[in-house]
Amino acid sequence: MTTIAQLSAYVGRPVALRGWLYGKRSGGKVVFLLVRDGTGGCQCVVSADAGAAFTAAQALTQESSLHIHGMVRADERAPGGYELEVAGVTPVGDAVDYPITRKPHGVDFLMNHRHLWLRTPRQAAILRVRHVLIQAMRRFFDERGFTLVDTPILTPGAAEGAGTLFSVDYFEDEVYLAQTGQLYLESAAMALGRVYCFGPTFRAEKSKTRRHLAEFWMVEPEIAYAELPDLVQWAEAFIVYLVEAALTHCRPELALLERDCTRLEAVKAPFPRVTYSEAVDLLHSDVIHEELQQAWAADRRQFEAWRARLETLEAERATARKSWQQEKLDRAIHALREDIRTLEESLRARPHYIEAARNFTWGTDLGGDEETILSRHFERPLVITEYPRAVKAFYMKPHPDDPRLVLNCDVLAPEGYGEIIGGSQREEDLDALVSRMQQEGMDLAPYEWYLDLRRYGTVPHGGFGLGVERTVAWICGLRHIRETIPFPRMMGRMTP
RNA sequence: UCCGGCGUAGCUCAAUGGUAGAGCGGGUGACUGUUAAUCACUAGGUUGUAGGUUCGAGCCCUACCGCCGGAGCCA
Repeated sequence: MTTIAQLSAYVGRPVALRGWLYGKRSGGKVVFLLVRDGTGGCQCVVSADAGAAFTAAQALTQESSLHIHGMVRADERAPGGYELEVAGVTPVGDAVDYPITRKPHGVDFLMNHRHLWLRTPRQAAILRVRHVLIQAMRRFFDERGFTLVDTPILTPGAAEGAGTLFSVDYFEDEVYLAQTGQLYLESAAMALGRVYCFGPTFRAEKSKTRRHLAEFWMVEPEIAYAELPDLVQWAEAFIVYLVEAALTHCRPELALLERDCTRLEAVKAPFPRVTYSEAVDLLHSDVIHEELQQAWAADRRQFEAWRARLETLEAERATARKSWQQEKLDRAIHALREDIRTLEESLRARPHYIEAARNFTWGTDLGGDEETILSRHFERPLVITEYPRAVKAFYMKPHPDDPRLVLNCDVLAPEGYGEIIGGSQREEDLDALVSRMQQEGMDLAPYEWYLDLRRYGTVPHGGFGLGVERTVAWICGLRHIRETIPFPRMMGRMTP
């Protein structure tokens, strides 16, 4: 048995394939079967002189499974350059009225058929990139002396902020699905030095945006004897490693996804770094203001250009004779209308957007808009450190020179993909940690075990978490995070 | 929770308040190399639901339901 990926090595020789029919075209005395087998796609040519195979080929429907054999040959007319001259084809499982056609579908329809949508080349490519990236994440830590430590999914309480957790009935007690493994990892780091966890995490936030999932995967390293500058270096090296892995192993997939790889090739250490306070100054600066004004003007020109283009297309549509021309124009018009609507909405909000940057007040958390402005300014992954203590979690270590700040670091992906890493140096001093928790009104009892880490041989340490799906979305250049995970769990969607 | 957009054939979408349409997909047929093939014919509808305005509603108004994505929150 041969796979489609290997075909180029079998030119002029007979092979047998097993797969599925994803498309079919026919001339009078010839049928073209488009077969995929998980490794790639191949055009299989069945001519009328193939006898029984020709009749069988004519009867095959989209997404039926089959065995097929014949001679491999190189042909310029074949997509991919190679095709199979079929000698025989045997149906395995039939497929009647397969719902996903080779024409465009809406999001809702595709999400309801996610179990079948995965079969399309684009979705399969994304899953392969996800696999390669997850492999790279594990290898990065494995090769650097980290030990994988699995942290519990059922946990008694919130690590940072309540109200965003899913509750579960646990033998008549209320417990929660974990939103981080961090506190447990800190324990493990005191045992093993360098550790990481990799697993699903759950957030009950009522967010319906292209960046949010209710269930997503996170990889979290935790490192003993590490301080903030060490963490930033680790985060930087990690991201560079992931991008390299994608560029090395996923070129065909990225090409299929039409990803602009030059943007990824520019991802090299060191990343631009700013402190939170510098970021706020930047938001207030004339440089940024000017950039935003120019972007606004450019978008307005784009808007006018698109409007003019739309009018041209509509005029062409009105006079188009052939139905295939009309169809083609309809698709172009539809896509353009959607782009125009999105841009129009963005333009409407623009004055407020620009003013919000200018009026951003020190002490509040950076919002999505501010993140986008900053990451567009640098056009590479951006490290922002030392946020106000008030907007961050209790376990973060305050800045030794300015107690209003904490020693944390976030990494923003470029191109508007948002925060992909959040991390910090942890408070390792028992008294400081206890008083901070008391200030926050926290009940210490459930955290006694966590405080023990500070009672017995405490050391400076820290770590961070990287969101797998946001990283996949960024590296693949996807518009929406829902395509980065096989079966997304989002607000209001549970099936399939 | 708030704001905005959408809901018409299996799918993607059209339709000045005036007889509900096209393409794809399905079916039948034609075509010896197709590239989301093409061409001809054909079947397919309670326009999300319930009210209201009107001589007349897919279109206007109200409420509800569903979907989309933006804010807040976050990776």
